[in-house]
Amino acid sequence: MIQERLRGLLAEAIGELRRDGVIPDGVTALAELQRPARPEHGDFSTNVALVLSGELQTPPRALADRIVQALPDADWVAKVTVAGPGFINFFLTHAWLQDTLRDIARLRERYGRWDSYDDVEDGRVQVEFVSANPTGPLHVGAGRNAAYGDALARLLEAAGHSVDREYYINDAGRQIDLFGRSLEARYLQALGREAELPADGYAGQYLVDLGAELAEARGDELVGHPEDIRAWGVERMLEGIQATLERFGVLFDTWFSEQVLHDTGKLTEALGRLQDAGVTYELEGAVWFRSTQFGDSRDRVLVRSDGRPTYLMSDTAYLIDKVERGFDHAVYVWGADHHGAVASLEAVRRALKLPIVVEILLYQLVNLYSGGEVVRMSKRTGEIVTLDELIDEVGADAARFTFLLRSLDGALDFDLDLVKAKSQENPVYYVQYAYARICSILRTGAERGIALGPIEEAPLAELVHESEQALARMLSEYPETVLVAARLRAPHRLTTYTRELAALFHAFYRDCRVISDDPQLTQARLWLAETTRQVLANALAVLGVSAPEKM
RNA sequence: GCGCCCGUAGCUCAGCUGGAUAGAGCGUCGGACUUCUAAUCCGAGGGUCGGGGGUUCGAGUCCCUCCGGGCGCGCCA
Repeated sequence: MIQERLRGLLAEAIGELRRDGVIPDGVTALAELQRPARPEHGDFSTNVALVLSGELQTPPRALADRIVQALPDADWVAKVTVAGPGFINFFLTHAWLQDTLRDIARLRERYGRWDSYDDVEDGRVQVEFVSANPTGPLHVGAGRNAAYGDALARLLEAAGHSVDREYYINDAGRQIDLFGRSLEARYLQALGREAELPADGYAGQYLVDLGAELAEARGDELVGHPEDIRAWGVERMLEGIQATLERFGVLFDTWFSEQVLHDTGKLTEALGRLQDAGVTYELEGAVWFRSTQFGDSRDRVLVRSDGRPTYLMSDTAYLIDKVERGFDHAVYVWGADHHGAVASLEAVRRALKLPIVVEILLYQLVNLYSGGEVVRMSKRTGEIVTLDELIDEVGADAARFTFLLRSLDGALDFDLDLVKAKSQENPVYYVQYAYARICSILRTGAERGIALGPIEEAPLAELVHESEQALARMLSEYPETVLVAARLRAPHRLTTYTRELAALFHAFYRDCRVISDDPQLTQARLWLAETTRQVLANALAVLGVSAPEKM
């Protein structure tokens, strides 16, 4: 890549200054390359002189001048200037942008993927996300988790990591119990018998329907078998969740049952390890974890005084299991309301010295608006807007794109009326429209007998218009955008990228007629359009949003 | 009280490990389809980056402090 060649030039210049004694040994010079925001600042710039001047007590501009003088000649560098406080700006010949287009044409869907690099520091990464309790259908809030977790998994893969997607099923404990008893009541009611929903039970309509369905399917044969009723209900809920996620474009490698951890003695085993480590104690009949010793704000209960394990106990066994399955890096996608549990899980990892990186990503909650009012959702009261309903209303693409528009750190306002009524104005259509427009141009070309020839024969040097240059430049930034987005765990950076790329294409379309009387120029512009199409397709694939050829 | 997140244009938000003159969409006003998709484009207007202090050649970005908002602080999950 061009950046590597520029770094090479800089390294040579710095080396020469070292030999001359201008830069003493022991002073490191990190040649940091940037893409200047303004064209008058060149194609690339470096602040190396500014950074060095602080250590050397030399005026930065003078130092920059010395570095520039020491730079070896290169025919692909048109001009080097020193500007501002001491930036060194590189102006390159247009050849490197032509190389970018040829790279894209050659690599196609692999452009911007770093799979081929072996120096993956994170080893096997597991991304665990959604993991909503199977006590009801997924609601809109889970949509943010699903869209984010899935896009993150795709992004990490694009950045070269080996990724497993996992859904942790909370099919043990009090909530599932309550769910089972609620379903039992609805089931009995459906059979015409006297039954009352437990206090705090799940009141949603979906359970009424489920009870009726059970009565229909099995008659009264499950009466008096609450365990079977619960198991049947959980199974049905999971089927529904899985179907919803599939519509949403989200597929998991593993569905991991908490109950299995209980049944196979993993919790007892985990407790034993903590006890062996000497980090537990008993108090008032409960077993506590001395997590304050490992950075937590207070100690936590592992086993209640009635003998039942806490969620932390399960999470500990689960984390150990992740290590045993060979993961080096465990990513958790949690709602911000769980942030209190972050420190205790990290404390577990430290107490047991588990050889795994625990990375917990918290997303701020989704506020759903309807009719200008916040919609309060609660599974127990049954007041929910389901993810399925959202997909019905706006489609999976618009929903995913909307969830991936913003950084995880901010609360997300999802205005149903706005997205329903004005779905044309959703930014996803802006990007998809650019894609469809390119496809249309390529179709028109083909219809007129102007097919895309070999890129080697296209006179890419004729792409000199400002809009063409800006577009090609943006295409060249795609691979590093993927890396930065992956490193920051920020798929929304890719979303932003697609919007900017689409905008630059629309500007190019305005300024430059692709199919014209000039067959040579037409070939060059067709290739610029085609490579833009390819990069849009690649980026949308990482976001899990479709790229339609017609709109 | 303690912890995490947020505060950038009228609204919703981008802004990479600190870089050069802080950006976009929506909304407002005014324009552009006989020609490759007008779900598009062009122009105008709009800012004490919550306030204050500090570090730095350089701060929306880092540190301290205050103000405002959201979430959490159970032998609930």
